[in-house]
Amino acid sequence: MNVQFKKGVLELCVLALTAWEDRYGYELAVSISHKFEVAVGSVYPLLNRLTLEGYFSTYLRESPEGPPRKYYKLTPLGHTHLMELTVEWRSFSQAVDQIIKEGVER
Amino acid sequence: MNVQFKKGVLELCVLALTAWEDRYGYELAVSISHKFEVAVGSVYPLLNRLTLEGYFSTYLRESPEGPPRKYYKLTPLGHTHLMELTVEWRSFSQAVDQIIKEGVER
DNA sequence: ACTTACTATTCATTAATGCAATATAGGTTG
DNA sequence: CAACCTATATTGCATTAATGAATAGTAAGT
Repeated sequence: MNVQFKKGVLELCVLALTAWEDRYGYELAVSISHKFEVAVGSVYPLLNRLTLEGYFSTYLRESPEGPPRKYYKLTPLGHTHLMELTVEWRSFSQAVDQIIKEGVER
Repeated sequence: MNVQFKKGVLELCVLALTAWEDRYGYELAVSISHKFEVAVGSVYPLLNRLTLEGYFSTYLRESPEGPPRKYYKLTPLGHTHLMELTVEWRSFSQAVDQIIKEGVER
């Protein structure tokens, strides 16, 4: 899988996955890597950045089988940001599909 | 438009647009920027890299209204690369759409 | 002459990811 | 008991791509 494609989209993915329930970092990394390859070392710095930017608040809970889990909860600002990113992603990916169609499938 | 979304995708776009006809750099930059914002300063270095990597051959032609144009012609290797990138893009963008659906639209 | 549109090049800056190393807790196996 | 594996979080370094600005040259219009 092309490494570059993921830039910026990983952000959209973690925001989307926390829209309805709080999640912890490792869980997010595993969830996403079911769809496309992603390293845990890519997810944590991202979560920290998004928290610093005010899109997440966090809290700790014990895990039944390991160190305590750090849960990420979307803030109202985070919700807004998620919606904006989703809209941008849709229009961007449609533009790319169109270029492929015009170029490749003619 | 989110800058990060474009990473790697610009490469796919210029390859796709040269699949059926040779194009010159400025033309590519303008074509793509009809769909989403892109700086000419992003396109030329990209074209040079792709040429170095063997995906393009180039030739010059006079322009009816300006300096000579440098045309980019897809090599067989370039065609192969385009097909691979297209497949990767489709599976990637579908994966992202699915994550959005699971997360946001539940 | 001056400006604007067309076309190509180059460089410093910014920003995100991958990978590897580190750490800690709990369970499993030799 | 020691070694090891899984779950979980953190951090630093190398890699890589897009941007914006500066540079430059041609042709056409005022």
